[in-house]
Amino acid sequence: MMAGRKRKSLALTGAAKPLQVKKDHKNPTDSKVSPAELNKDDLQDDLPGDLQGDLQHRLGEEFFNQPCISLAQALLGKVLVRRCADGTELRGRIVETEAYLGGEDKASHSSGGKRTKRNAAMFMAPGTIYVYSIYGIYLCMNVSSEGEGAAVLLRSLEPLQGHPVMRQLRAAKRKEGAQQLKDKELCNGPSKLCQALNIPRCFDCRHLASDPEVWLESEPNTNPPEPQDIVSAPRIGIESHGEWAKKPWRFYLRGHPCVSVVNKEAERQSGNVMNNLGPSDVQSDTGQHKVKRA
DNA sequence: ATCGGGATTGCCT
DNA sequence: GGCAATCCCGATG
Repeated sequence: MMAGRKRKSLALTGAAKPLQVKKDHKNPTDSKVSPAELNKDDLQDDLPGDLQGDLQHRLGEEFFNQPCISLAQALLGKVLVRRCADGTELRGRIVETEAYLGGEDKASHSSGGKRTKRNAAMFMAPGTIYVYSIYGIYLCMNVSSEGEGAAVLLRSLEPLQGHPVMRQLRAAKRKEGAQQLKDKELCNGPSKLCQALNIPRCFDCRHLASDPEVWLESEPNTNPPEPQDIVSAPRIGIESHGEWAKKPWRFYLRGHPCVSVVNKEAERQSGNVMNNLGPSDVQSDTGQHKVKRA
């Protein structure tokens, strides 16, 4: 199956390696793109033929059917693809996630098994998209996992394809005349990535394994990140939830420039992601168990 | 019917 | 690093 395929380590996971796309991938220099050029620039025929063929690697239902924390880590390095109405495809590599369990996880929208119209997608089949609005003005995108009410929040992407469109979408709601966003600023936050990839609220409850407009891919010839390349840190923006705010269930690629918030303390403590996760965290995260702390 | 807060962001000092 | 923006959802009466 894999025989004959040259395996290549994941680009960009090393701290020393800055934003750098595949060598044979034309990285559009989009610093001065006029609106008229946008469509032409972002059609997928911009990609070399071989790469274009290789990118047909949609992840199926089975990928999503794993425990929440496990899925949160497995999503790192995977590519989120958004096919727009005009055929333009936007791509971004996932570099930061957070696991939100059901049940006991007080920070989760599904805490205590609470099920509402808003969070219904969290209880649907693994791979279902959960989009919710926050602060009245922003959206966040999650992927449901195995486990009652559990889902993974996508926090940051490394833009791979469609930079000009992403920049246009992101600039639309920013102050006129503001400095142009750098590539690494296009998708480095949960609501930023929804803007940049044009993920609307109506994508809520759709499924990543079957939707024609949005899906996930594995990068061909690319290994998943090594455990030591994954940092685990407390989740962001949930300070009010006491003990549960301390759970190290945010995961990101060490040294990656597109991570939204770097946690140096967590990076010191965890040379390896497993150091931070208690055994019970790793084995079972359905929220049914008691998490023991040393 | 009303009220309070939020898994964030961008601009300001 | 602080804080306003902004509105929908869910809880309560």
